This record gives sequence, C-alpha cells and structure tokens, in this order.
Amino acid sequence: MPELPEVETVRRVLHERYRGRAITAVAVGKPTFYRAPPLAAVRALTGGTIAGFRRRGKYLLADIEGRGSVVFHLGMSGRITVGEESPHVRFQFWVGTEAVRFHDARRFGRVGCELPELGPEPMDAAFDADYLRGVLRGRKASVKALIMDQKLIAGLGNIYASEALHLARVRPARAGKSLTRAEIEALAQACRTVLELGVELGGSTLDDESFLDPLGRPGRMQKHVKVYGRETCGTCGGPLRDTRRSIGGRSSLHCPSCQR
DNA sequence: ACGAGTACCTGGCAGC
DNA sequence: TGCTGCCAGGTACTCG
Repeated sequence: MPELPEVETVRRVLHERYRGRAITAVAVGKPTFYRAPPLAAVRALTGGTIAGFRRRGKYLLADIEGRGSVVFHLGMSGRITVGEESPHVRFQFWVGTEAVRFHDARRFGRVGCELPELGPEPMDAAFDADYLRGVLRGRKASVKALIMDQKLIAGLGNIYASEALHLARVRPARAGKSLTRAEIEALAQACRTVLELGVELGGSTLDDESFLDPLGRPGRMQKHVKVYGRETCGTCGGPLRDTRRSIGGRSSLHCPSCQR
C-alpha cells in the first residue's frame, strides 16, 4: 500500500517526466468510482501546464500554473502509470500523446483539490523527539495508532509504522503515554530512518502487494523489512506475534523478543 | 477531546 | 474445478 516512500517514488518519476509540460486532455473514470465527480480537478487540469509535482504525507499534488493544485490519494491499492491500461481507471490525463492513469482497484483513492489537515512529516524540521513527546503525552491509545494518525504525523502507514516501532524496540500496543524519554527519542529517529530508507530504495514491493512506480519498476525496500509481512524477526530470527485486529482493526506484527 | 468501532471496496486466496 | 467467504487496509464517519 502506498505510504510516504511509495508516493515520493511516484512523485519523482512524474516530476522528472512532466514538469513544464502542457496537459492535452483529461478524463474521469466511471461514476461508480465517485460519490461526486471531481469537477474542480478536471477544471484545473484541462488545458493547464504542469508546474511540477509535490507530495505532502501520502498525498500527491500536481501544481498547475496559475490554477492551484490537484490532489491525489492512492488509498491502499491505487497506482499511477504511464500508458498502462486496466479496468480500474479512476482518473486520467494526457501529456502530449502519453496517458497518465490513476488505477484504483479497491476504490479507496481520492482525486480533488482539497488537502486535509496533516501533521509534520518525520523528516520535517518541526518533527523531533519533543514533538513526538507532545503527540504521545497523556494518550491512552496505542503508540502505533497514534503515529499512524495523519493529523499527528504524516506519512506512516502500517508497513513503516511497524518497521519504525521494531527499529525503536517498542511494542505497537503500548499506550502512547507509557513510552520513556529514551524510547521516544529512539522512535522519532526510527520514523525518520525507515522513511528515508524507503525513499532511497524506491518504496516497498511486497509479495502480496503490488506497488510499482509509474514505469512499472518495483521498489527494493522489501528486502530490508524486519517485521511487516514476515513470519520471523529480521533481527533475531524469532517468531513474530500479531495483535490481529486489536489496533485500529489492523494487524500489528511485532517481535516479542526485540520489542518491549 | 478521546478512543473504539465500523463502513467503504474488491482482488486474492484458503478451504471445502 | 469452482464456489464461498474472509481478509487486507487508509480514511471518514459514528457512538459513548
């Protein structure tokens, strides 16, 4: 599922390829993909020129000269491709004769002109141990649920949150307020580390997921994953435990030996 | 304000 | 083989 590193990987390809180019056509996918068709996005893109692509958390933004931005969220199964066809095209536009398509098999994606309220990203200057301490202070909710809350911290989903907690040696079900000062510092650093590694390695393409960049290339982060989608801990080799659906209804793999 | 639960949606797969 | 039913998960919503 696309988290910050996967979206950044997509952004870099699109920015490099289409910055400064004119949009020649726009088409909205079947109405079944929408509650309301994204008219504002169509208006902004039609006949526009791409100033560039930006990213905020897991959101991809197309900046259109003089018209603001169009916002894409890939949901959990969304893919953006150059040229590739599928029955799941939510939205597409053309640059010259080249079609850029947003495929959204499970329809959890979004296209629009509004960006929701988002917290700082772990690599932002505004994010440090002090900020994370403020996020966790007094909170009874699990640390994993809190670091995955995009209003608090933008960019971590289940994979990278699981990896960051493993790197920081903290169990996902721990209450936010129970973390020690040292654990908070380790976790702040771990959030940065796993996301930076993910970006550097072009995202993660796990067996049962299918993240590919717009040109169909897989990422390489999956080789460095220590818990997510594994049966044994990538550090100690011991069996992993899954809290199943108890954290935000999601599975939470962790190593009971490495994580406290 | 907070935390827990659920709806949304469909491809993939386990189990029969 | 072919069917059923469950599971995955980010976000937005409701409820207590």
